[in-house]
Amino acid sequence: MRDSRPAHSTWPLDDLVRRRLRQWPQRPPGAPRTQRQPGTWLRARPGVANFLGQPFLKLPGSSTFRTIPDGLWLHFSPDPGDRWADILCIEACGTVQNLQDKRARFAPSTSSLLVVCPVRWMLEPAEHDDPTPRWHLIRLLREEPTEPLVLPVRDVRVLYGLKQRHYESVARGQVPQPHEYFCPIEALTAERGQEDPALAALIGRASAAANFMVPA
DNA sequence: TTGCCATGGCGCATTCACTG
DNA sequence: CAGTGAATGCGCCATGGCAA
Repeated sequence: MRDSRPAHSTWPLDDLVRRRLRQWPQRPPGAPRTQRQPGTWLRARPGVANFLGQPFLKLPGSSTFRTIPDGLWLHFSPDPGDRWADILCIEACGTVQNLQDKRARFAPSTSSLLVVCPVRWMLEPAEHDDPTPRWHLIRLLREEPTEPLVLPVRDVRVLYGLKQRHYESVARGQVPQPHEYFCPIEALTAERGQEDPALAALIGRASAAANFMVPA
């Protein structure tokens, strides 16, 4: 557990980001509330402290090459007969190499991306002050699960946090893919970053609901 | 000379599989 | 079932080429 390292040593960038993201709510800040996109939001990563038993991303037929984002929010469908999940990933990229690796992982593909929710994670409550287990909040499950919930990913959105120099470079010359969003890393490492209106606005646009007109 | 960028490769933490 | 080494995921360092 890297969280137990001595206080005098330097924290890796992504460690700091994960510590901040733990303070974020179950619903991503800025995620629109609309009847057209019903479902349940849950924060899958980072968890309380343990790495074990947290949701992750994988490809069908392979137990390797799984992806473990710094931040992962899941939006579950409400219909037990039509199971899927939308995902919002947050990746802190301290180097260009790291950014290239992450962009490749989330690039559009002809294969299906899956999200795996371990049983242990679904049996645990989402909040300290509410004993309701996650599987009960995920409305597409009618009974307590006894095996991992594997869902196809319907929609992918990724927010990359970049160091200032890299952020400027990307903003100046790169054309983001439709699922890609960028912010300076300070927006993620800041205390109470979940209350930043600019960040909430950006995440608000990282939603399928944001692509529809709101009639007056 | 200096700074930027692309490539190859390595270290660390964690998890898994195997052995006795 | 504990101990140990291999496997896996992730971050980013070291290096060299190139342009300002």
